[in-house]
Order: sequence, then structure tokens, then C-alpha cells
Amino acid sequence: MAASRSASRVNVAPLRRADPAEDDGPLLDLQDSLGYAIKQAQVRAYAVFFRMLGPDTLTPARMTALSMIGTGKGINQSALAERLGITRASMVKVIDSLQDLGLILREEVPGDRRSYALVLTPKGRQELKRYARKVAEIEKAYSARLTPAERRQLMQLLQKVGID
Amino acid sequence: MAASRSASRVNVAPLRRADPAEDDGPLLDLQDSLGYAIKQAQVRAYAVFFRMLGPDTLTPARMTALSMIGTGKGINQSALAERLGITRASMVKVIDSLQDLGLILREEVPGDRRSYALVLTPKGRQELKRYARKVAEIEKAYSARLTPAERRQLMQLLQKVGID
DNA sequence: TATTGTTATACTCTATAACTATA
DNA sequence: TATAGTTATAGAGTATAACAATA
Repeated sequence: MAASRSASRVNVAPLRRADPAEDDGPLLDLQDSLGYAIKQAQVRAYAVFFRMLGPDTLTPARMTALSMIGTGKGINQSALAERLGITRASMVKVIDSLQDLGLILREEVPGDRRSYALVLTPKGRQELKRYARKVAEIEKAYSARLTPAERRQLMQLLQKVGID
Repeated sequence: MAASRSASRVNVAPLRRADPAEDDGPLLDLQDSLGYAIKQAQVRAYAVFFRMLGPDTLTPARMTALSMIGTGKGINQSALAERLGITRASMVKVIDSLQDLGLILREEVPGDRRSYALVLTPKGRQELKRYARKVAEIEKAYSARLTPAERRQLMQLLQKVGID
């Protein structure tokens, strides 16, 4: 149906509707775009991820944070925020949610009372291992059309994107 | 500093802090993950995109919509929403914004008064061509470390991701 | 009955600015 | 002065549910 604000139904007289080919340059062709191809691959990868882990899972971003805490040996919030490319302020809620889930703790740091050392709880460690196994399955699923050699090469080529 | 809700400073006695290696499985290693590599490449590509087009540009998503309208020959909102992977309801605002910028029009469809044919305005066509040139530069920038053959192969390999 | 577009509403993720405690 | 964490607030992008007009 019609509209109020949006569809101000301008109804232009299509007297001289420009032909796409009649003027100077090509319109944007997404099929030629590496950026678009990467984005689409990422969307498909996320779809597989959520299909295989269900809607109640940690998001990839939180899983990444959890993984970095697991590896990071008492990393603090500011450093983690920097690694994740978000602000300290945004980091707070991510950490809150992982703590509320019982996966991590903010531990006091002896030498510096301003900051916390982020550490996995036993449950967090257990969950992270469970996710590691799940992610291995997921990787297999969305790499199904790639040979191992192709997968390796894809990883290598991706490292080179966006470094100019 | 300390906290109110978030930092409930649980201060667990670290008597028997589990050693990462002492139990059954590996923690999640992001460096092995194709999904993570794709996401990181996409983040870097977006960074190049915004660096080269400035903060006042169309977002990649809106540019994609504009491109599909340019190519799509009177596509309607529902069909476009489906191609973009968003709901019809969300599509409304995207279309509104492109229309407010004077880039597209909702044209009446003779046979069906429920839907609109989305078409570029002359300004929209012009802008899309300008973006096509800009995107060509951007693609060059974030492909700088890839040979043309590598770039082609990367595009081909990306097509195979997430199809299981 | 089904489809198209729309609105109202809410949720997630993110940011900026200002603040407190501590260094 | 600088740093770590926090809060309040806002904006973008998305979703669901309910609706009117039209098919």
C-alpha cells in the first residue's frame, strides 16, 4: 500500500528516462568487488555458525573475547578492548555479560588497584573447550567445498587483504 | 577504578588455579579459524573503505542497495530486502534514506498498486558512477599486496565458503 | 487469503563525554 | 597529569508484531 512520510510518490514523468548505457561511466558492479565477496562469505559463515550452535550461543564476538581472555593470561579490559577494536566503555558490557554467565572473573591485580586481570572460571575454561570442539565442526562445515590446500591458501590470501 | 554492578570483585582464592594444559581439550585458537580470518579481512577492508571515502559517505550496505536498484530495473522493496538479507520493515528506512538523499525514487507500478518500482534519479545514477570509480580505487588499495592472479583466486575461493 | 509497504516498539552493538579512583 | 574502569546517553541497524491497502 501507499505511504505517509516515506512514499511521497513523486511520480516523475518518465519522458526521458536515462538509458544506463548512454552516458559516461559504468554503474557499480558488485560481482567485481573483492570487498563484497568477503562480506558475503562472512555472512554465509555466520549463518553456518548460528545454524550449528543455535540461537542461545555466545556470539562470535563474545567467543573471540573469551578466547583472548583464555589465552591472554590476565589481560585487562583496556588491552582487550584494543585487541577487539572497541572502546573501553563498550568493553564493560561485554565483560559484564561474560561474568554474568559465570565464564570469567575480574581478579584484583596486586600492583595496580585501577585494573582487573580477566581470567576464565573453571566453567569458562570448560565452555571454551566445548566451543573449540564445536568451532572445529563449524569450520569443517563451511570449508566443505574447499580442499585442505585450498583452505590453507585462502587463509594466506586473506592475510594480505587490506594491508596497503 | 572499582565498580558497582559489574565489578563485584569476587576475589576467588587462587589456591588451585587450573593450568590450561592440565585438562582434556585445547582452548579455542582463533589463528586456525577461517571464519575469524574472513571477519578480520572484512574489518580491514571496511577500514580502507571509510578511510578513502570519508565519514560522510554511503555505508557499504546502502551502496549495495543503490547498486542493486541501479541494476535491478524497477525492483520492489520486498525483493530488494530479500536480496540484502533484511526484513521488509528494515528495508523501509534504507529506502527512505536513499530517497531523502535524492538518489532514488519510488515509482508507481501500473499493474500493482501495492508496490513501488525503485529507480535511480539522475543524481543517483551520477553518484553511483562516482562510487564505481571510487570503489575501483579502494579495491586497488586493499588488494595492494595481491597479484592479479592471487586476487582472482581469492575471489574464487571465497565463493566456496559457507556452502555446505 | 496472501502480498506489499508501513508503523510502533525494542534489542544489540557501538560510540562519545564526563566521572571516580588510582597511578 | 595520565590511566583503568564506569556511567549516562545516543545513534545505527536490525528484528517482531500488528496494521491498511491491494491483489
